[in-house]
Amino acid sequence: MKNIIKDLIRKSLYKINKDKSILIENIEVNLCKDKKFGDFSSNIAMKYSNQYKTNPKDLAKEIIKGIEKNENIVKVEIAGPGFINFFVSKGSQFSVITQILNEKNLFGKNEIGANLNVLIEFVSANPTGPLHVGHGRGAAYGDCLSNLFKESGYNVSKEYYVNDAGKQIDILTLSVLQRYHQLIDESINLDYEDLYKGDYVWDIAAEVHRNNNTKFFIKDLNNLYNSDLDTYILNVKNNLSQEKFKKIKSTSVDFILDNIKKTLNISGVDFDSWFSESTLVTNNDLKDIINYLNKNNFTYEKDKALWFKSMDLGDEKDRVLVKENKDHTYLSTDIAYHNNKIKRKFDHVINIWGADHHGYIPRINGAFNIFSKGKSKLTILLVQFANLYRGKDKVSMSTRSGEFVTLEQLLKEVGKDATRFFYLARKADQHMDFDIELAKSNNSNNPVYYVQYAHARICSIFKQSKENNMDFKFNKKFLELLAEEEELNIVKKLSYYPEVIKKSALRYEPHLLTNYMKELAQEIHSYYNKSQILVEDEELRNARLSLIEACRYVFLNSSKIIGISMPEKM
RNA sequence: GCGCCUGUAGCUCAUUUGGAUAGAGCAUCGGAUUUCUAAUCCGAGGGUAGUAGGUUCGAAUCCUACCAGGCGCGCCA
Repeated sequence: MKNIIKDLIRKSLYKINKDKSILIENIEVNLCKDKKFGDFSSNIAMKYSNQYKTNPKDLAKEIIKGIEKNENIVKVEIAGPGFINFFVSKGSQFSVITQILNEKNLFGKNEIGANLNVLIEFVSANPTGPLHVGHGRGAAYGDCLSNLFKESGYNVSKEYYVNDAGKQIDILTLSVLQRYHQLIDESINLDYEDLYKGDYVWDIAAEVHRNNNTKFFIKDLNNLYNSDLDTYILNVKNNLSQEKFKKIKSTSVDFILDNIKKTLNISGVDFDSWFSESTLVTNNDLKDIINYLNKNNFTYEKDKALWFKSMDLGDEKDRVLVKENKDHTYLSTDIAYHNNKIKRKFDHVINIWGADHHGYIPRINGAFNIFSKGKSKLTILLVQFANLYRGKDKVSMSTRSGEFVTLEQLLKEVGKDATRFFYLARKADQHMDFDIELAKSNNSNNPVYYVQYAHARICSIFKQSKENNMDFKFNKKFLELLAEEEELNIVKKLSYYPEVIKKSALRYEPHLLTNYMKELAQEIHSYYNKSQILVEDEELRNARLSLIEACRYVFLNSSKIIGISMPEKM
């Protein structure tokens, strides 16, 4: 309908002045909030009155004069400072019900991403501990975005980048070794700063011990200690042997990854691929990009380290790729990783990061452009951390100290549906406060129940209709009988649905969809309280059933995208 | 100090990328079930959109300055 109106305006404008014709993309038509302004309105006259050297109202009059007759449009009028308001015929409004009942699960799909491959990388938490509530937000966001892209026709691959190389993992390994030693000999006291202290470290140590007994025991572990962590790690590696250290390392990483996968599974998030950082080192991808950068003058040596000239690419300073001790930095493998993404020929590469990584964007963007040469587009989306509260007390979150609420705990306390909906109900780049007490103590406060209840009510009506031999029969002609204000509101809302999907996908904003669901639910609850659906009049009854059946499909389709269940009974 | 993000009702957030009278939920107060589920509905109160300027037909939205908060500024990841 919107497009029909846009086209009518375009044609009218063309009549007025052929030379200055305006592209259809520049014509805005919006749904009206207030029905006294009609169904759709356009601001075109106000926007372009300057260009046409006239005032908005006169231009609006001219445009209206030139608008062709159309069976769907009942009335066109000027209002306010120059809005052109369109009143649409009932029949054309109700056609969306027929459309939904025909398309069913396909209603809302669009093709803006047809033939485009998109890679969306998210969560990618270091395998040094369980996922916490911050990761949960990124997980829900990335997963929902993927669904929105799929609904919009893209080929989507979801990937988790596993940082299984580097210093943090060595520190984890060391932490496990310490606990392992303490398990064997309680008199050993090895509580050093900078090591991971969560209970899960004990669990890993116990598993190592169960499977290997004292195989990894170092008698004088205490003597290997050095306040410089790198030295300490090196000492342990040399004493234990590189191979044994690696064994503990992979056991630890596997243990934690299993736990992460389990938690994601509970969240309803699954990945198409798990990309291991260490493979970039073993398969020469890392060497290749460093050679390439060297050859093409993107690097230099200083203080025995190799530097990346990221300043030339918009970063605030240059960054180290290879450290003085010849270890590679996280950045260097990350560049190799992004080059790998480009080699896999994705049209669009999307990264979802925690907002604390925002300073990292310029250097990755710069590197990405070097390798993609315009063939692939990179978008980095930031997710703000969720501040967790227990009542009024802010819960401090530190992976190191082990004092944090895990995502698994949150899911257990609040439930998958509520957790996902809550995470997605606000803009990703907005800070959010999550009060566990509130979420726990009063479930009805949670909007997800409100939406689910609306759906359950619809299902209940259909159940009732069958029990009373009032089986639903669809007939397009009956729709004309819908005349209640609530019915018209709902129909309008339904026609807006495909646009919400498009908009949420293009703007990376799933909260638009959760908002929409809340609004539709609200319309339905109002309607339900005001009007009886299962009335004696068979035609009116079926018209009303058609309407709520259409709503039911929209709830089903949208809940699938958000990743929550839609129970038929509550 | 520099950079990025944010500031909307007592609280948590929206506001369809610049539109018409800034809206919901929670909380407070008052109403609604002999009728499809009261996890619901209807109504009331509650606002200098951080502050001050600017841009234009029109600003919560864009620009500038200031104020407040968050994050970042490693040869950590």
